[in-house]
Amino acid sequence: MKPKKNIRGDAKERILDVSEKLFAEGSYASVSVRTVTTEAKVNLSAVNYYFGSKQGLFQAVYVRRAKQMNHERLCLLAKAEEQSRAEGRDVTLKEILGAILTPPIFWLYDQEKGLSGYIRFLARAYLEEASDMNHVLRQEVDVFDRFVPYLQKINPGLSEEDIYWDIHFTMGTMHHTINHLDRISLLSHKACKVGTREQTRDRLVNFCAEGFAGQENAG
Amino acid sequence: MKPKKNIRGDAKERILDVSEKLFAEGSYASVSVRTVTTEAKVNLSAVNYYFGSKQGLFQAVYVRRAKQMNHERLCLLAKAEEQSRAEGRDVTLKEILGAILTPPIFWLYDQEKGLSGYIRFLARAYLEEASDMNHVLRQEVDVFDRFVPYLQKINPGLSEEDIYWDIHFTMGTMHHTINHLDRISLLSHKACKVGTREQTRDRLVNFCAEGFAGQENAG
DNA sequence: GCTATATCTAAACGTATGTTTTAAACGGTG
DNA sequence: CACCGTTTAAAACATACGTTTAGATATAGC
Repeated sequence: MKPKKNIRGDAKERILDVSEKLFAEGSYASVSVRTVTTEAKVNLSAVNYYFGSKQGLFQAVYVRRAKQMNHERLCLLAKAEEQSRAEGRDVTLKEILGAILTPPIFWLYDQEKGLSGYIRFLARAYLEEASDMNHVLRQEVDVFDRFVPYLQKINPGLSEEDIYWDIHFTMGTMHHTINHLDRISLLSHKACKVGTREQTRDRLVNFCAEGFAGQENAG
Repeated sequence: MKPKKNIRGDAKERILDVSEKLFAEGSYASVSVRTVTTEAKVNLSAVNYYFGSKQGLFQAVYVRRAKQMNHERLCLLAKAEEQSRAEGRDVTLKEILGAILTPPIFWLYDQEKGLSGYIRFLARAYLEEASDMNHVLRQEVDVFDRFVPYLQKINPGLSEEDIYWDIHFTMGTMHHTINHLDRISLLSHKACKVGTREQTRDRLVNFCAEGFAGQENAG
Protein backbone atom coordinates (compact mmCIF):
# COMPACT_ATOMS: atom_id res chain seq x y z
CA MET A 1 0.00 0.00 0.00
CA LYS A 2 1.23 3.39 -0.88
CA PRO A 3 1.14 6.21 1.65
CA LYS A 4 -2.49 6.69 2.41
CA LYS A 5 -4.15 9.85 1.30
CA ASN A 6 -5.76 12.21 3.66
CA ILE A 7 -9.04 13.88 2.89
CA ARG A 8 -8.97 17.09 4.78
CA GLY A 9 -5.29 17.81 4.39
CA ASP A 10 -2.39 16.41 6.31
CA ALA A 11 -3.07 16.46 10.01
CA LYS A 12 0.35 14.97 10.60
CA GLU A 13 2.17 17.83 8.96
CA ARG A 14 -0.02 20.34 10.69
CA ILE A 15 0.85 18.83 14.05
CA LEU A 16 4.53 19.02 13.22
CA ASP A 17 4.24 22.63 12.12
CA VAL A 18 2.44 23.67 15.28
CA SER A 19 4.73 21.67 17.58
CA GLU A 20 7.78 23.16 15.94
CA LYS A 21 6.49 26.62 16.65
CA LEU A 22 5.42 25.88 20.23
CA PHE A 23 8.59 23.99 21.13
CA ALA A 24 10.52 26.92 19.72
CA GLU A 25 8.78 29.32 22.06
CA GLY A 26 8.74 27.29 25.25
CA SER A 27 10.38 24.37 26.94
CA TYR A 28 9.37 20.78 26.35
CA ALA A 29 7.50 20.50 29.62
CA SER A 30 5.70 23.79 29.14
CA VAL A 31 4.11 22.70 25.89
CA SER A 32 1.15 20.40 26.40
CA VAL A 33 -0.19 17.90 23.93
CA ARG A 34 -3.55 19.52 24.34
CA THR A 35 -2.27 22.91 23.28
CA VAL A 36 -0.65 21.37 20.25
CA THR A 37 -3.72 19.47 19.13
CA THR A 38 -6.06 22.37 19.77
CA GLU A 39 -3.93 24.79 17.81
CA ALA A 40 -3.43 22.27 15.01
CA LYS A 41 -7.18 21.68 14.93
CA VAL A 42 -6.85 17.94 15.28
CA ASN A 43 -8.14 15.48 17.81
CA LEU A 44 -6.30 15.08 21.08
CA SER A 45 -5.30 11.51 20.38
CA ALA A 46 -3.77 12.34 17.02
CA VAL A 47 -0.38 12.93 18.61
CA ASN A 48 -0.26 9.49 20.12
CA TYR A 49 -1.71 7.97 16.98
CA TYR A 50 0.93 9.38 14.68
CA PHE A 51 3.93 9.70 16.95
CA GLY A 52 3.32 7.24 19.77
CA SER A 53 3.97 9.75 22.52
CA LYS A 54 4.81 13.34 23.26
CA GLN A 55 8.47 12.43 23.26
CA GLY A 56 8.00 10.78 19.88
CA LEU A 57 6.48 13.97 18.55
CA PHE A 58 9.45 15.95 19.80
CA GLN A 59 11.84 13.59 18.06
CA ALA A 60 9.76 13.75 14.88
CA VAL A 61 9.96 17.52 14.86
CA TYR A 62 13.69 17.20 15.14
CA VAL A 63 14.06 14.52 12.49
CA ARG A 64 11.94 16.25 9.87
CA ARG A 65 14.57 18.82 8.99
CA ALA A 66 17.59 17.36 10.71
CA LYS A 67 19.58 16.43 7.66
CA GLN A 68 18.81 19.52 5.65
CA MET A 69 20.76 22.10 7.62
CA ASN A 70 23.97 20.14 7.84
CA HIS A 71 23.56 19.32 4.18
CA GLU A 72 23.46 23.02 3.41
CA ARG A 73 26.54 23.55 5.53
CA LEU A 74 28.48 20.89 3.71
CA CYS A 75 27.36 22.29 0.37
CA LEU A 76 28.71 25.68 1.32
CA LEU A 77 31.94 24.07 2.41
CA ALA A 78 32.23 22.25 -0.90
CA LYS A 79 31.48 25.43 -2.80
CA ALA A 80 34.12 27.36 -0.88
CA GLU A 81 36.64 24.61 -1.48
CA GLU A 82 35.91 24.57 -5.18
CA GLN A 83 36.12 28.31 -5.53
CA SER A 84 39.36 28.58 -3.59
CA ARG A 85 40.92 25.86 -5.71
CA ALA A 86 39.86 27.67 -8.87
CA GLU A 87 41.54 30.80 -7.58
CA GLY A 88 44.65 28.89 -6.54
CA ARG A 89 44.45 29.75 -2.85
CA ASP A 90 43.53 28.14 0.44
CA VAL A 91 40.07 28.25 1.93
CA THR A 92 39.72 31.23 4.26
CA LEU A 93 38.59 31.19 7.85
CA LYS A 94 35.62 33.36 7.02
CA GLU A 95 34.52 30.94 4.34
CA ILE A 96 34.57 28.10 6.87
CA LEU A 97 32.69 30.09 9.46
CA GLY A 98 30.28 31.25 6.79
CA ALA A 99 29.54 27.65 5.88
CA ILE A 100 28.78 26.86 9.51
CA LEU A 101 26.81 29.97 10.35
CA THR A 102 24.98 30.95 7.19
CA PRO A 103 22.37 28.15 7.13
CA PRO A 104 21.12 28.59 10.71
CA ILE A 105 21.10 32.38 10.49
CA PHE A 106 19.37 32.45 7.13
CA TRP A 107 16.83 29.96 8.45
CA LEU A 108 16.27 32.19 11.42
CA TYR A 109 15.18 34.96 9.10
CA ASP A 110 13.00 32.69 6.99
CA GLN A 111 9.33 33.55 7.01
CA GLU A 112 7.64 31.44 4.38
CA LYS A 113 8.48 27.96 5.59
CA GLY A 114 8.80 27.01 9.24
CA LEU A 115 12.58 27.13 9.11
CA SER A 116 12.73 29.94 11.64
CA GLY A 117 10.72 27.87 14.07
CA TYR A 118 12.92 24.88 13.53
CA ILE A 119 16.17 26.64 14.19
CA ARG A 120 14.80 28.09 17.41
CA PHE A 121 13.42 24.69 18.28
CA LEU A 122 16.91 23.25 17.81
CA ALA A 123 18.53 25.85 20.00
CA ARG A 124 16.11 24.95 22.77
CA ALA A 125 16.55 21.23 22.29
CA TYR A 126 20.18 21.67 23.23
CA LEU A 127 19.11 22.62 26.71
CA GLU A 128 16.63 19.84 27.32
CA GLU A 129 17.54 17.18 29.83
CA ALA A 130 20.24 15.05 28.28
CA SER A 131 19.54 11.38 27.58
CA ASP A 132 16.81 11.88 25.00
CA MET A 133 18.54 14.70 23.23
CA ASN A 134 22.19 13.81 23.41
CA HIS A 135 22.13 12.42 19.89
CA VAL A 136 20.78 15.75 18.71
CA LEU A 137 23.98 17.27 19.93
CA ARG A 138 26.10 14.49 18.51
CA GLN A 139 24.81 14.99 15.00
CA GLU A 140 25.79 18.63 14.93
CA VAL A 141 29.11 17.94 16.57
CA ASP A 142 29.90 15.24 14.05
CA VAL A 143 29.47 17.76 11.27
CA PHE A 144 31.85 20.13 12.93
CA ASP A 145 34.46 17.42 12.83
CA ARG A 146 34.41 17.82 9.06
CA PHE A 147 35.43 21.43 9.50
CA VAL A 148 38.17 20.90 12.04
CA PRO A 149 40.89 19.88 9.53
CA TYR A 150 40.34 23.08 7.57
CA LEU A 151 40.48 25.15 10.72
CA GLN A 152 43.70 23.49 11.77
CA LYS A 153 45.27 24.12 8.39
CA ILE A 154 44.26 27.76 8.42
CA ASN A 155 45.48 28.31 11.97
CA PRO A 156 48.49 26.06 12.47
CA GLY A 157 49.29 27.81 15.73
CA LEU A 158 46.19 26.39 17.41
CA SER A 159 46.00 23.05 19.13
CA GLU A 160 43.06 20.73 18.64
CA GLU A 161 41.77 21.84 22.01
CA ASP A 162 42.02 25.48 20.98
CA ILE A 163 40.02 24.77 17.84
CA TYR A 164 37.24 23.03 19.72
CA TRP A 165 37.04 25.83 22.26
CA ASP A 166 36.73 28.31 19.43
CA ILE A 167 33.99 26.25 17.83
CA HIS A 168 32.30 26.15 21.20
CA PHE A 169 32.40 29.93 21.49
CA THR A 170 31.20 30.29 17.93
CA MET A 171 28.23 28.07 18.72
CA GLY A 172 27.58 30.29 21.68
CA THR A 173 27.32 33.47 19.66
CA MET A 174 25.11 31.65 17.19
CA HIS A 175 22.76 30.13 19.75
CA HIS A 176 22.47 33.38 21.64
CA THR A 177 21.58 35.18 18.45
CA ILE A 178 18.95 32.58 17.63
CA ASN A 179 17.46 32.77 21.11
CA HIS A 180 17.44 36.53 21.47
CA LEU A 181 17.34 38.12 18.04
CA ASP A 182 13.84 39.38 18.68
CA ARG A 183 14.91 41.04 21.91
CA ILE A 184 18.18 42.53 20.75
CA SER A 185 16.62 45.86 19.96
CA LEU A 186 15.07 46.05 23.41
CA LEU A 187 18.24 45.01 25.21
CA SER A 188 20.38 47.57 23.44
CA HIS A 189 18.02 50.47 24.07
CA LYS A 190 17.10 50.31 20.38
CA ALA A 191 20.70 50.83 19.37
CA CYS A 192 20.73 47.50 17.54
CA LYS A 193 18.60 47.08 14.47
CA VAL A 194 17.80 43.54 13.43
CA GLY A 195 18.84 44.27 9.86
CA THR A 196 19.09 41.74 7.07
CA ARG A 197 20.13 38.15 7.43
CA GLU A 198 23.35 38.91 5.58
CA GLN A 199 24.24 41.71 7.98
CA THR A 200 23.68 39.52 11.01
CA ARG A 201 25.59 36.66 9.44
CA ASP A 202 28.47 38.98 8.62
CA ARG A 203 28.57 40.36 12.14
CA LEU A 204 28.75 36.85 13.49
CA VAL A 205 31.41 35.74 11.05
CA ASN A 206 33.51 38.82 11.67
CA PHE A 207 33.33 38.48 15.42
CA CYS A 208 34.19 34.81 15.47
CA ALA A 209 36.87 35.00 12.81
CA GLU A 210 38.79 37.47 14.92
CA GLY A 211 38.06 35.44 18.01
CA PHE A 212 39.80 32.43 16.56
CA ALA A 213 43.01 34.37 16.64
CA GLY A 214 42.56 35.18 20.30
CA GLN A 215 43.79 31.83 21.52
CA GLU A 216 47.16 32.23 19.83
CA ASN A 217 48.72 34.29 22.55
CA ALA A 218 46.98 32.54 25.43
CA GLY A 219 48.43 30.41 28.18
CA MET B 1 8.20 41.26 66.60
CA LYS B 2 11.68 40.70 65.29
CA PRO B 3 12.33 38.10 62.62
CA LYS B 4 11.05 34.88 64.09
CA LYS B 5 13.44 32.13 64.92
CA ASN B 6 13.18 28.72 63.42
CA ILE B 7 13.76 25.67 65.53
CA ARG B 8 14.79 22.95 63.17
CA GLY B 9 16.89 25.08 60.91
CA ASP B 10 15.77 27.28 58.09
CA ALA B 11 13.27 25.53 55.88
CA LYS B 12 13.08 28.64 53.77
CA GLU B 13 16.73 28.65 52.90
CA ARG B 14 16.68 24.94 52.25
CA ILE B 15 13.84 25.39 49.77
CA LEU B 16 15.78 28.12 48.01
CA ASP B 17 18.90 25.98 47.82
CA VAL B 18 17.06 23.03 46.37
CA SER B 19 15.03 25.13 43.94
CA GLU B 20 18.14 26.86 42.72
CA LYS B 21 19.69 23.52 41.91
CA LEU B 22 16.58 22.08 40.26
CA PHE B 23 15.79 25.19 38.24
CA ALA B 24 19.40 25.14 37.09
CA GLU B 25 19.05 21.61 35.77
CA GLY B 26 15.63 21.83 34.16
CA SER B 27 13.10 24.29 32.86
CA TYR B 28 10.60 26.07 35.07
CA ALA B 29 7.72 23.87 33.98
CA SER B 30 9.69 20.67 34.41
CA VAL B 31 10.38 21.31 38.09
CA SER B 32 7.41 20.52 40.31
CA VAL B 33 6.73 21.99 43.71
CA ARG B 34 6.48 18.46 45.04
CA THR B 35 9.96 17.57 43.86
CA VAL B 36 11.30 20.69 45.52
CA THR B 37 9.60 20.12 48.84
CA THR B 38 10.44 16.43 48.94
CA GLU B 39 14.10 17.04 48.20
CA ALA B 40 14.23 19.91 50.67
CA LYS B 41 12.58 17.71 53.28
CA VAL B 42 9.84 20.22 54.01
CA ASN B 43 6.10 20.02 53.80
CA LEU B 44 4.42 20.50 50.47
CA SER B 45 2.63 23.66 51.52
CA ALA B 46 5.82 25.34 52.67
CA VAL B 47 6.45 26.78 49.21
CA ASN B 48 3.10 28.54 49.14
CA TYR B 49 3.48 29.59 52.74
CA TYR B 50 6.84 31.27 52.29
CA PHE B 51 6.71 32.41 48.69
CA GLY B 52 3.03 32.60 47.85
CA SER B 53 3.31 30.57 44.69
CA LYS B 54 5.66 28.62 42.50
CA GLN B 55 6.30 31.75 40.49
CA GLY B 56 7.08 33.58 43.70
CA LEU B 57 9.61 30.92 44.58
CA PHE B 58 11.26 31.33 41.23
CA GLN B 59 11.52 35.07 41.72
CA ALA B 60 12.88 34.56 45.21
CA VAL B 61 15.60 32.31 43.91
CA TYR B 62 16.52 35.04 41.48
CA VAL B 63 16.41 37.87 43.98
CA ARG B 64 18.51 36.14 46.63
CA ARG B 65 21.79 36.63 44.80
CA ALA B 66 20.75 39.11 42.14
CA LYS B 67 22.71 42.08 43.37
CA GLN B 68 25.85 40.23 44.29
CA MET B 69 27.10 39.32 40.84
CA ASN B 70 26.71 42.73 39.32
CA HIS B 71 28.28 44.15 42.44
CA GLU B 72 31.32 41.99 41.86
CA ARG B 73 31.44 43.12 38.26
CA LEU B 74 31.39 46.75 39.21
CA CYS B 75 34.05 46.16 41.84
CA LEU B 76 36.31 44.64 39.22
CA LEU B 77 35.63 47.57 36.95
CA ALA B 78 36.51 50.02 39.71
CA LYS B 79 39.67 48.09 40.51
CA ALA B 80 40.75 48.10 36.87
CA GLU B 81 40.08 51.79 36.62
CA GLU B 82 42.10 52.51 39.73
CA GLN B 83 45.01 50.39 38.64
CA SER B 84 45.13 51.86 35.15
CA ARG B 85 45.09 55.37 36.56
CA ALA B 86 47.94 54.50 38.88
CA GLU B 87 49.94 53.26 35.92
CA GLY B 88 49.03 56.30 33.86
CA ARG B 89 47.29 54.44 31.09
CA ASP B 90 43.79 53.74 29.82
CA VAL B 91 41.72 50.77 30.88
CA THR B 92 42.24 47.89 28.49
CA LEU B 93 39.59 45.96 26.63
CA LYS B 94 40.58 42.76 28.37
CA GLU B 95 40.16 44.39 31.75
CA ILE B 96 36.62 45.41 30.84
CA LEU B 97 35.75 41.99 29.51
CA GLY B 98 37.37 40.43 32.55
CA ALA B 99 35.16 42.50 34.82
CA ILE B 100 32.08 41.29 32.96
CA LEU B 101 33.05 37.66 32.59
CA THR B 102 35.06 36.77 35.67
CA PRO B 103 32.22 36.74 38.23
CA PRO B 104 29.88 34.43 36.34
CA ILE B 105 32.66 32.08 35.27
CA PHE B 106 34.19 31.92 38.73
CA TRP B 107 30.75 31.30 40.19
CA LEU B 108 30.27 28.51 37.69
CA TYR B 109 33.28 26.74 39.14
CA ASP B 110 32.23 27.34 42.74
CA GLN B 111 31.56 24.25 44.76
CA GLU B 112 31.12 25.28 48.36
CA LYS B 113 28.20 27.64 48.07
CA GLY B 114 25.39 27.27 45.60
CA LEU B 115 26.86 29.88 43.28
CA SER B 116 27.32 27.40 40.49
CA GLY B 117 23.67 26.50 40.68
CA TYR B 118 22.67 30.13 40.66
CA ILE B 119 24.61 31.08 37.58
CA ARG B 120 23.16 28.14 35.68
CA PHE B 121 19.75 29.07 37.01
CA LEU B 122 20.25 32.56 35.65
CA ALA B 123 21.29 31.33 32.23
CA ARG B 124 18.08 29.31 32.05
CA ALA B 125 15.94 32.15 33.32
CA TYR B 126 16.92 34.12 30.23
CA LEU B 127 15.06 31.62 28.12
CA GLU B 128 11.89 31.42 30.14
CA GLU B 129 8.77 32.94 28.64
CA ALA B 130 9.15 36.68 28.71
CA SER B 131 6.80 38.78 30.85
CA ASP B 132 7.80 37.39 34.21
CA MET B 133 11.48 37.38 33.49
CA ASN B 134 12.01 40.45 31.37
CA HIS B 135 13.18 42.43 34.36
CA VAL B 136 15.80 39.77 34.98
CA LEU B 137 17.21 40.66 31.62
CA ARG B 138 16.88 44.36 32.22
CA GLN B 139 18.96 44.27 35.36
CA GLU B 140 21.90 42.67 33.62
CA VAL B 141 21.57 44.91 30.61
CA ASP B 142 21.51 47.99 32.78
CA VAL B 143 24.86 47.00 34.22
CA PHE B 144 26.33 46.61 30.77
CA ASP B 145 25.40 50.20 30.11
CA ARG B 146 28.00 51.13 32.70
CA PHE B 147 30.62 49.41 30.59
CA VAL B 148 29.63 50.87 27.23
CA PRO B 149 31.42 54.22 27.65
CA TYR B 150 34.69 52.44 28.35
CA LEU B 151 34.23 50.18 25.36
CA GLN B 152 33.54 53.17 23.13
CA LYS B 153 36.62 54.96 24.35
CA ILE B 154 38.80 51.91 23.77
CA ASN B 155 37.40 51.27 20.32
CA PRO B 156 36.56 54.65 18.83
CA GLY B 157 36.03 53.03 15.43
CA LEU B 158 32.93 51.25 16.63
CA SER B 159 29.45 52.68 16.61
CA GLU B 160 27.09 52.25 19.54
CA GLU B 161 25.33 49.54 17.59
CA ASP B 162 28.60 47.74 17.00
CA ILE B 163 29.36 47.80 20.70
CA TYR B 164 26.01 46.34 21.66
CA TRP B 165 26.31 43.61 19.08
CA ASP B 166 29.71 42.72 20.48
CA ILE B 167 28.30 42.64 23.99
CA HIS B 168 25.55 40.42 22.67
CA PHE B 169 28.05 38.01 21.18
CA THR B 170 30.11 38.08 24.36
CA MET B 171 27.03 37.15 26.36
CA GLY B 172 26.51 34.32 23.93
CA THR B 173 29.92 32.78 24.51
CA MET B 174 29.39 33.18 28.24
CA HIS B 175 25.92 31.67 28.37
CA HIS B 176 26.92 28.80 26.15
CA THR B 177 29.87 28.06 28.40
CA ILE B 178 27.62 28.13 31.45
CA ASN B 179 25.08 25.84 29.84
CA HIS B 180 27.48 23.33 28.37
CA LEU B 181 30.70 23.34 30.37
CA ASP B 182 29.97 19.88 31.68
CA ARG B 183 29.50 18.53 28.17
CA ILE B 184 32.39 20.27 26.50
CA SER B 185 34.69 17.31 26.94
CA LEU B 186 32.13 14.98 25.40
CA LEU B 187 31.38 17.26 22.47
CA SER B 188 35.01 17.74 21.58
CA HIS B 189 35.85 14.04 21.65
CA LYS B 190 37.70 14.67 24.88
CA ALA B 191 39.95 17.21 23.19
CA CYS B 192 38.78 19.93 25.59
CA LYS B 193 39.64 19.70 29.25
CA VAL B 194 37.53 21.72 31.63
CA GLY B 195 40.63 23.16 33.29
CA THR B 196 40.66 25.83 35.94
CA ARG B 197 38.28 28.72 36.20
CA GLU B 198 41.08 31.09 35.25
CA GLN B 199 41.87 29.17 32.09
CA THR B 200 38.25 29.18 30.99
CA ARG B 201 37.89 32.84 31.83
CA ASP B 202 41.04 33.66 29.86
CA ARG B 203 39.87 31.71 26.85
CA LEU B 204 36.62 33.63 26.93
CA VAL B 205 38.27 36.99 27.35
CA ASN B 206 40.79 36.32 24.60
CA PHE B 207 38.16 35.18 22.16
CA CYS B 208 35.85 38.10 22.78
CA ALA B 209 38.57 40.73 22.94
CA GLU B 210 39.65 39.83 19.43
CA GLY B 211 36.04 39.57 18.36
CA PHE B 212 35.45 43.20 19.27
CA ALA B 213 37.90 44.18 16.59
CA GLY B 214 36.01 42.17 14.00
CA GLN B 215 33.34 44.75 13.47
CA GLU B 216 35.82 47.40 12.44
CA ASN B 217 36.07 46.32 8.86
CA ALA B 218 32.47 45.26 8.48
CA GLY B 219 29.74 46.73 6.31
C1' DG C 1 -21.07 -3.70 -2.58
C1' DC C 2 -17.81 -5.73 0.65
C1' DT C 3 -13.71 -6.03 3.17
C1' DA C 4 -9.43 -4.31 4.88
C1' DT C 5 -6.83 -0.51 6.22
C1' DA C 6 -6.10 3.99 7.55
C1' DT C 7 -7.76 8.02 9.75
C1' DC C 8 -10.48 10.63 12.87
C1' DT C 9 -13.63 11.33 16.98
C1' DA C 10 -15.30 11.26 21.65
C1' DA C 11 -14.90 9.77 26.12
C1' DA C 12 -12.60 8.02 29.87
C1' DC C 13 -8.45 6.55 32.77
C1' DG C 14 -5.04 7.20 36.08
C1' DT C 15 -1.83 10.23 37.63
C1' DA C 16 0.53 14.65 38.63
C1' DT C 17 0.04 19.32 39.09
C1' DG C 18 -0.34 24.05 41.96
C1' DT C 19 -2.93 25.63 45.54
C1' DT C 20 -6.00 25.86 49.69
C1' DT C 21 -7.77 24.45 53.92
C1' DT C 22 -7.73 22.77 58.55
C1' DA C 23 -5.66 21.84 62.56
C1' DA C 24 -1.84 20.70 65.40
C1' DA C 25 2.87 21.88 67.41
C1' DC C 26 6.06 25.16 68.80
C1' DG C 27 8.57 29.21 71.24
C1' DG C 28 8.60 33.24 73.37
C1' DT C 29 5.98 36.58 76.55
C1' DG C 30 2.68 38.03 80.03
C1' DC D 1 0.37 28.30 82.99
C1' DA D 2 -2.20 30.58 79.42
C1' DC D 3 -1.87 33.36 75.49
C1' DC D 4 -0.58 34.38 70.63
C1' DG D 5 1.71 34.81 66.45
C1' DT D 6 4.46 31.74 63.76
C1' DT D 7 5.62 27.60 61.72
C1' DT D 8 4.85 22.64 60.45
C1' DA D 9 1.84 18.87 59.25
C1' DA D 10 -1.73 16.25 56.76
C1' DA D 11 -5.39 16.10 53.86
C1' DA D 12 -8.25 17.59 50.32
C1' DC D 13 -9.35 20.48 46.07
C1' DA D 14 -9.87 21.41 41.45
C1' DT D 15 -7.63 21.24 37.41
C1' DA D 16 -4.33 19.77 33.80
C1' DC D 17 -1.61 16.28 32.11
C1' DG D 18 -0.20 12.17 28.79
C1' DT D 19 -2.18 8.18 27.32
C1' DT D 20 -5.64 4.56 26.16
C1' DT D 21 -9.78 2.75 24.53
C1' DA D 22 -13.69 1.82 21.61
C1' DG D 23 -16.17 3.20 17.93
C1' DA D 24 -17.23 5.96 13.83
C1' DT D 25 -15.90 7.49 9.19
C1' DA D 26 -13.59 7.40 5.01
C1' DT D 27 -10.58 5.44 1.23
C1' DA D 28 -8.71 1.92 -1.86
C1' DG D 29 -8.62 -2.77 -3.84
C1' DC D 30 -11.19 -6.63 -5.19
